[in-house]
Amino acid sequence: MATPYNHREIEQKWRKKWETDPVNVNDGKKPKYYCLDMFPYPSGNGIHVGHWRGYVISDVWSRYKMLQGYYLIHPMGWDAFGLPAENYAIKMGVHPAKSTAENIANIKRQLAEIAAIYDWDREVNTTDPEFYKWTQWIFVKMFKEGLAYEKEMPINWCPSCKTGLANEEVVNGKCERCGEDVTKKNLKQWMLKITKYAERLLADMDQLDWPEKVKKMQADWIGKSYGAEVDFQIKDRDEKITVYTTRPDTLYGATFMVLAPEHKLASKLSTDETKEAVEKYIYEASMKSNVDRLQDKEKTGVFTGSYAINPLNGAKIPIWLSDYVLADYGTGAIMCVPAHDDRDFEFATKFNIPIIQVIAKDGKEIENMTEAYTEASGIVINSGDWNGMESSVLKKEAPEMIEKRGFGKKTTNYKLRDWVFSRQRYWGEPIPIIHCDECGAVPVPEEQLPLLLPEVESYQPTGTGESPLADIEEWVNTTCPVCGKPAKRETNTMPQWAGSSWYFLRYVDNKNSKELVSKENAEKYLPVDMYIGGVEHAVLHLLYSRFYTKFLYDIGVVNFKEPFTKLFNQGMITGKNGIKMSKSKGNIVSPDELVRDYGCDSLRLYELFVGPPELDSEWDDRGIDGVYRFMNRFWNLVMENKDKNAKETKELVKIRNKMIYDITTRLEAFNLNTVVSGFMEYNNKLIELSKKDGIDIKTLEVLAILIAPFAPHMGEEIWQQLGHKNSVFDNEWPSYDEAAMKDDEIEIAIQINGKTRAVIQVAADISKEDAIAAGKNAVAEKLTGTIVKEIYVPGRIINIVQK
RNA sequence: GCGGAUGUGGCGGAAUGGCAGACGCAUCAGACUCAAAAUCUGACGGGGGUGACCUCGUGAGGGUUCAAGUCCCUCCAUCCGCACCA
Repeated sequence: MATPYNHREIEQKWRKKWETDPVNVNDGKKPKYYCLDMFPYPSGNGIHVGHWRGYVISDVWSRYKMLQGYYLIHPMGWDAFGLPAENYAIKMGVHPAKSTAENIANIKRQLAEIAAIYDWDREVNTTDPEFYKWTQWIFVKMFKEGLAYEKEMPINWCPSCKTGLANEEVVNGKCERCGEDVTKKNLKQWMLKITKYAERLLADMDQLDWPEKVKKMQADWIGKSYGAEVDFQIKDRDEKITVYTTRPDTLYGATFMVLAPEHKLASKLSTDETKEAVEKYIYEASMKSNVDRLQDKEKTGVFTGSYAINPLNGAKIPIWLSDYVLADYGTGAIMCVPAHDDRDFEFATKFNIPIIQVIAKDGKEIENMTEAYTEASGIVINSGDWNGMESSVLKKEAPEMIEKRGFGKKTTNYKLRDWVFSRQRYWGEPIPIIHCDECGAVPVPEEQLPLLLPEVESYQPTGTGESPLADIEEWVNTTCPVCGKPAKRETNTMPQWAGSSWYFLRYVDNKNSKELVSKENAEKYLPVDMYIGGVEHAVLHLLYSRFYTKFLYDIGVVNFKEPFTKLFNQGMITGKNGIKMSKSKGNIVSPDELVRDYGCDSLRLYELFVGPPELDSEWDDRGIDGVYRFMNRFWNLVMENKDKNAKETKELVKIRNKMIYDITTRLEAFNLNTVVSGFMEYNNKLIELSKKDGIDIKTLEVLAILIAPFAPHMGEEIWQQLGHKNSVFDNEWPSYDEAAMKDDEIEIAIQINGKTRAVIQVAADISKEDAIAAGKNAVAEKLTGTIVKEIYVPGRIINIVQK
């Protein structure tokens, strides 16, 4: 009887061996492959089987690439600044630096259980001054390029986290982090001009091998639209209001105008009669939170008492205020065409404003409009010299026509807003700026970076709009680097996304004290070839990273414009009934016991086997028994055959080649769950075969190499048991020979009218005529009608159609 | 409201338009065992038939095709994203 498979002994043995004898070696000749995991923030909860999945997927892919002859960049690090780490520290009542270090140690221990082939020499930590020196350096560069600027304005404010937030961090009016309703707060903020890159962020997505879903989410977030800005003269005043519209073709149908309550002309437009109502409306709008404003189903508004003149026909149209118009998009003012816009229609109906139809489907005017006609196709009517045109054509031509007539211009708009970059929190990179009364905002000189985050007694957020750093007088008070006079430091810190926006660059040169990354290493090892992580960062981290990379390209730090060539989003592992694993739900499955009882390799295989990697999967502990049984049968197959010296029969050659083909194509297609089932299938077939002739050594060797990326310990052990001294990863991924895969005999299903009636065995090279004849013969007694058609699909099916 | 994904046995899931349910879990039966566990063998969508077989069946309803889980149309359900962006 062969030695039973002892996962504990075997896995420990190889763990030790890999430590002293790494298998991923850079000989300077191999091409590089950079496979990256989204780095974790060091949560106090550690990692569960859901986190495992992503790491296993990337490790399998990495090891596969290694076997294909690449030198692997497969690093790991810590996204340790920011709200999650700080909130955890506050909850536990310890300093974030301490809790972060502890959590990192714990997760590092857990990660070791995955046996991923991380290169820990490349480790980075965003809270390490040698790292955030460069996070600050990038900010200084952006400041110098005019991309970082200060602005006072009402921003998104989370009352629970007590800090300002970026637009991207507000989800359905709630804080992305804690779920609290986001309010507005007027604060002087550092902003990053990501909008300058809107067009490039949109256009360069073409090159990316990313899931369409993520590309679309980014495109929608950037939100490009084409249209025109149109100037409306205010009646009896020497002022104009500019509106933005994507439907200039409907200009003749504008029957009113709406300004955002925050519009700079809003209160100036009121008359003696309307003044009180207008002021009240503006005040009430300013008090509403995002959530309130979103939840208001019914339109509200107030008439200012003033009128605008339609530049096309001189029509007098009332100017209203309403909070359904956003102050910070377009010009904060719109022309309203109730006949052709749902929102304007609703507003006009409520406030009895006339509706003029200017586009008619099939040229016919609608008698009593009950809803807006919003399609941009139809014949233009009621529109002076535009009458009779096709509206879709006019829509395209109108901006230029308006521009030529001198009351507006063709324009493009984006939904993307600049990035609110200041956080009123302690646990982040200090923004390296000094405020001087004489010189204004001055960056900390580059040679003085890093600007260290000072030790502080009370790191809790203050909620006043100031960061806890503001209390440290000896830190705040400094001198101006330009004029030398007393000056004050900026006390806000950077958002948690600052470090993660560029960390992937640092892995390839993490000890460089002179540069963010050397040109040489950047060219040799970057960009990232494969990036694996959850979809939750689609418009956060992934957008910010692209922005940073483009900026660093522009200032010559890197020579590529996109950081992540290929992206894969793994699905989430959930608890029973698709409920997200969380501590509060009490449904977290820890990998620790599973590794102990079944071994790392079994858990790795099961993580893949649960379901398609891109879809969410429900975790069921019982399923792991199946892969564990497979592992044992697989092991026994090898052990029972390794010393038999079985002959390499034609059948074995065939099955070996088919196996290589199937595993490789499924792996290439990222169908990792079917790779595992493929191993099971071939294992079952080989067990059958081994009962007859035994399995030849070559096939057993191929088994060891194929399984190695998935179950690395077992791959190594089998390779050694087969008598080899080197690592299984010193091999090349096996190739297959299509000719050797061919069967001599094939099965063909014989159908009558599409229903299978028999299955016959024929020679693989049978002619069409012979095949059909054999097929008919097999179902002769059922061929009772007149045959009208015979379909022959070589190697698959014969369908005889009879009446 | 708009956009996307998903829907297949008791369960997780397989199927370049070509024999639906691979592979695995659970269950049942048998072998081994004093017994149990482990392991091995077999059965395992519904209905019918002693039987070789017949018949229905991939969320619902239509359609295209010799042939549809797969393509087209109309719905339904679940999940996700966006949401007054003019």
